[in-house]
Formats: sequence, C-alpha cells, structure tokens
Amino acid sequence: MRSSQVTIKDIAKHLGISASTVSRALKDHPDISEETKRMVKDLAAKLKYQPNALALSLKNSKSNTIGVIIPEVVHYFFSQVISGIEDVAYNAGYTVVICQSNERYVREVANTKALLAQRVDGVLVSISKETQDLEHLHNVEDHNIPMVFFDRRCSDIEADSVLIDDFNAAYQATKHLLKLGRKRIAHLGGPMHMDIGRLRKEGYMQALKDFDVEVDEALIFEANTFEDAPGCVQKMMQYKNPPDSLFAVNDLTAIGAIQAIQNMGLKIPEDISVVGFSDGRFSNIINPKLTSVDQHGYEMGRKATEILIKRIKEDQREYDPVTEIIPGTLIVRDSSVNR
Amino acid sequence: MRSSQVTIKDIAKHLGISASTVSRALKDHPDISEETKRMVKDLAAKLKYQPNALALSLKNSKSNTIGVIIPEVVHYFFSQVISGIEDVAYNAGYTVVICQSNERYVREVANTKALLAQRVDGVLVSISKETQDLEHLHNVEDHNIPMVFFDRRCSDIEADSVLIDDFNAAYQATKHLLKLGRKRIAHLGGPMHMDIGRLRKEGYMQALKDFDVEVDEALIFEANTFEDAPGCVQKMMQYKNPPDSLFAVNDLTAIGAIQAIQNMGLKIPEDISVVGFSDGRFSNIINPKLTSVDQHGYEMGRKATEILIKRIKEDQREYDPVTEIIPGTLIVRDSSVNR
DNA sequence: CACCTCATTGCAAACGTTTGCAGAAAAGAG
DNA sequence: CTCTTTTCTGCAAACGTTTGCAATGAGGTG
Repeated sequence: MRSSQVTIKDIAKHLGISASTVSRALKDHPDISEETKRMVKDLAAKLKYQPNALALSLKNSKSNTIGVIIPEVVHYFFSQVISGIEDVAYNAGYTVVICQSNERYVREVANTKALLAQRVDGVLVSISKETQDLEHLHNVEDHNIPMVFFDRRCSDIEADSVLIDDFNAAYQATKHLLKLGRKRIAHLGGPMHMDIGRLRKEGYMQALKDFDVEVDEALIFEANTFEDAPGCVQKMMQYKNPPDSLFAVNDLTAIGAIQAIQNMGLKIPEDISVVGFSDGRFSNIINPKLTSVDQHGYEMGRKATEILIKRIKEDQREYDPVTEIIPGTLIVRDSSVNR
Repeated sequence: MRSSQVTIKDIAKHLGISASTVSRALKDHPDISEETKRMVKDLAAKLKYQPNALALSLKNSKSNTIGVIIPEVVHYFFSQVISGIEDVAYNAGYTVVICQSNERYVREVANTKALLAQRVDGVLVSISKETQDLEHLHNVEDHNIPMVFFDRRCSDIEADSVLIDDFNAAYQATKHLLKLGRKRIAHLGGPMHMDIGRLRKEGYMQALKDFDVEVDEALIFEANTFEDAPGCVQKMMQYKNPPDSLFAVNDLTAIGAIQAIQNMGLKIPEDISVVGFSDGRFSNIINPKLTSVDQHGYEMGRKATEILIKRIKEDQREYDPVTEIIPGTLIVRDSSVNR
C-alpha cells in the first residue's frame, strides 16, 4: 500500500481538466491561460507534486544518470574522485549511481549490467585489478553509451581517459632529492605488471640518468605496503654504501620506512630524506611531515565527469577519444632536506 | 542518435510474434511452447537484449533503488559506511544512489528532492551539520518511503536509526585509562550541540564518577581537530598538577596531542597515555600506535541497509521504529600503559 | 458432427509524461 | 450576421514492460 505519489493525472482530475493541460501549465507553456496556470501550480504545490523521473526517462530515453564503477570506495584517493564526480554531476543536474567492484571481475560485470539496465546516460570506469576479459565494457560501447576511464585505463578499448602522470611525478620527486644533493636514492616500488609500479619506477630511473647518477639495483625493491618497508630498510642500512634518501611508491610505504629508520636511531630528514606518493591523508600528521606527490583525485573526478557529460551532450556515435593527463604535484614538507 | 537499445518489441517484430509472447517466453511462462521460448531466447541473446529497468520501475512503481544522503564521501568513516551499504544492497539486488550533502542544508534538500523524483524505494540518511528545518525529511515520510538514519539521527522524526554507542564507548575508553592507574585524565571534546561531542563527554565523566575521580573542568577542552590539540596540551602541561593521560574525541585530535607532547620531551605512553576515538585509519601508522575506539562504519552501513530493505519488503504504512545501537570497540595499542 | 478441452498466442490497458494535432470557444473583421 | 483569426484546451500516441482476458486452432469425446 505504498505510493501515495501524486501524479499529473491526479491534479487533472481534481481540477476537472486534462493531463496535457496540467503538464503544459506546470512548465509555463504560452498556450495556457494565466488563470489555469495559477490553479494548477497552486494545487501542485499543495499536493507536493513531484514529477516522476522514471516516466520522464522512459519517455525521453535518457535518464540523466551517470554510472560509476570504482574498485573501492574506502580508498582515500577513490573517495576523493567520487567527490569530484558528485560535484560536477550535481551541478549539471545528473544523478550519480555508484557501484563498487571490490576489485572483483564478476562484480564489475554485474555492475555494468545493472547500469546498462538502468539506462544510464554515461559511465565512468576504473577497472578492477582482476579484469582481463573486456566483453562487458565492449557491451557498453555497443550500446553506444559514452564511457570515460579514470585512473586505470583499458588500452584495448577506445574511450576517453583521465590519468595521473605517474612517470613525470616520480621523475619530479626523484629530481627533488637529487637537487638536495642526495645521490644514493633507494626506491620502494610497486609490482611491474601494474602501470602505477612500472611508470613510477621508470620516472625514478630517468631522473637518475638525467643527473648522471648510476642506477643501483640493490637500492630498488618491490615493496608497497607499510609492513613491507622495514625489512628493506634494515637490509639497505647494512650496505657499506647505504642510501641517503628514499622514494616510495606510496605514502604508507614511506611512513613504514620512516619509522624503521627512526627506530635505528637515524634522523629524518638529515640522515635520510624520504619522499612518498599520493594519498595525502597521512602526510601532515606524521612526524616529520612527509614530502609527497599530490594525486589530485578530486580534480580527476571532476575532469572525467566533465568529459563524460560533454560526450553525452554531443550525442555522436563516433569521436576521437582524448586522454587527459593530470600532473602530480610534488609537495615539499619536512621529510626531505639538503644534505 | 543514441539508443540502439534492443527492446522486446524489436524481438517480437523480428520473429513475427507479439510482445507479450516475447515477454512471457523470456521468463519461462508455462503457457509458451518450448519452441517459441528457444527462438525468443536465442534472438534475445544474439541481440544482447537488456530489459529496460526504467520501464519496469514505472510499471511496478518500485525502482529497486535505495538513496543515500551522506555528508561527505571522503571521510574514512563514511566511506566505510557506504561500503557496507553497497554490499548489502548489491546482494539484495538493489541499486544504490549516493548523494553528498557536503554538510550543506540546501544541498541536502536538493538531494532529497532528486531521490523522491527518482522514486527510490527507501532512503538512508545522515543529516548534515547545518540541518535544522526538517521539512524535506517529513516530505519523505509523507510519501511513505521508508527511511533509516545512520550515525546522525533526527530525534524529531519517527524513523529507524542505527547509531554508535558514543556514551558507552567513551566510558570504556576512560575506564581503560582509569584501570591503568591514571587519575588526571584530560578530555579534548567536540561541540556540545552535537550528540557526538556531548555523549562522549558524558561517558567520560560518568567513568570518572564511577571510579571516584573528581572531574576537573580545567582538564576539559572543546578541541576536535589536529590543529586544536597542541594549544590545549601546552596549556595543561603548565598546570602544577598536569594530566597523566588524555582521551580525545577523535584520532586526529589525539595525534595532534601526541605530537605536541612528544615535542615537549615527554614520553608516550609512560608519561602521558593517550586514547583516541574512531577513524582507525591512522591508529596503526603513528608512533606509538594509538589506542582507540573502532566505530564499525562498515557494520553500521550493513545494519542500516538491512533494516531499510526489511521495511521496504514489509510494505507497511505504520510501524514502530527501532534504534539499533552498535557498540564501539576499544582497541588497545601502544599509546596507553600502566603508570 | 457438434461440443469441449487444452495449449498457445495476441489484444489492450496500465504505469506517468510529453507533444503534435485537432477542436472549441471567444474575439475580431468586414 | 458570417467568416476568419486567436486563444485555449483535449485527444491520442508514444516510451518498454507486464498481465488479465479473449481468441484461435488443434485434438479429443460422445
């Protein structure tokens, strides 16, 4: 016995006029007399009439909704992205439907299906780590629904994407250490099969090369968690030529390293300078404050949504996908200093 | 020229049969012959037919969608809640529409309106800090749409709610310090006009009373940010009878205090023990690890959604609202110790 | 052969809106 | 007073589905 939702028909019946007249009156159609308009509007207000968006969407075959498929909401970076998406969408009059894949392929497929069924006008996707088969995304293409990738792209699919310039940000971070006079720069990096790990390492190496500093593989580890870091640090500090600084693939790893270093009685940033990457949430609350790269998640969300809405409005079947690169910003804090 | 969405009618036309037959065939209605079923299903698969959820919702006047109004996605706690909501909703076949109020009243009102227009089947709300006027929420009630409050309730509205037991969690946190032999326990608390600030302070005071420790107003501050904390600490440490421990209304404030204390050359936990509250994200990465209260955001999201879906299914106009209290869990780490 | 029973299919209405077109009434023109 | 114009309103179809009911035809029964 739910509903009790007022419709245009109800208003029409109460007033003894037709639904079409009510519809026109509500949107100030010039054909309708002022008197009728007033009557209709007054009653609509009184009954708290809310237009049924579903009926509208069905009629116009557009739902004013955009779907988001995102790995995990609880990641600070992703929640920032969502925030950016939400803001732009809200201002453009779109509703946002958020689906988490939880990094699971099957769930990503299910989400895609649900969004398609919902007839979303466009989709924002950051694919899960598991995703290999792309049929579900081709499906979206086939249905001619604009799609924009953010953060994680799918190179086999022709679609717009908004990405972080991992290579360059890592380059800048490393360069910053080099300019401080550091020469033995360790790197705690991510797995090579992920863009994020590969590109950041490449940026790091390129900077070394450009500054004529030899790359020492003994200073490079695959370690990208808070827990991984201490082991690497302990190992390195036993070298006869230990590192004088460290660039980590993310902030948590950097923090793990910092604490390990401090526990060995060394001073940060004097003895060892440390630079992290992204997240940003922790950088200010640890001691010393962490020099790090801001990934601009909010901005990424905004950008991706703007592109998507543009595509929706253009309404063209074919277009040349753009790839927008958002530069990371190195924020120098207290964990790095001249030697 | 979008669309290219296949409909039941298209299938019907291709096969030279009626839409009703197609509809029935797709859902294995016993009236339809096996042969027809096969034909229909094959073609549906080939054309990648996706039922139009909008049409369905319109027909059934239920959208299988639940709306969420949440202050800010980027708060770790809230993003945990969303995660819980998403999981339960997904498993029950519901789509989740998320709206951020950004703690702004006007936006909350707009969100409510949008969700109403979308004909969501139910709403999960955590009201913004600004919200005083409740007309928009009464509106939801009037439309007979089930609503569940989480984390922040609205006592003027009769609805289910899921809350944290702030009082008791604060009581436990304080008791923990008392049992460690601490007697001069400072409290950095939130504003009194918010439940969260008031209840946690009351829990703190009750614990002191139960342990026959005198409440000293000089040890109680309204300070609930990382930046607020150091000032209070410096002030208190000049007392002739300074605190031996501290209970903060949230983790960031606790961390701000810890750093201020450490900067004064004092040792944590020996000289001063510290307990925080919630967030959890930081507790493990600072040094020493922070004793704190886990607020169980994910659990809260699950619980609220379960109740909501139950209400939706019951489909009763009148019911007695329940209030579910989720106990906070004190997690003892390294920042508190026997004196 | 008339009648009944199944099995299978189609018709039409409904959900809430919008909109082109036609219709009616009022007003203006001659 | 008739004809034309203007002003206002209503009809009906459409968006994609579902579903009660009617219709069709085949086969069975007496």
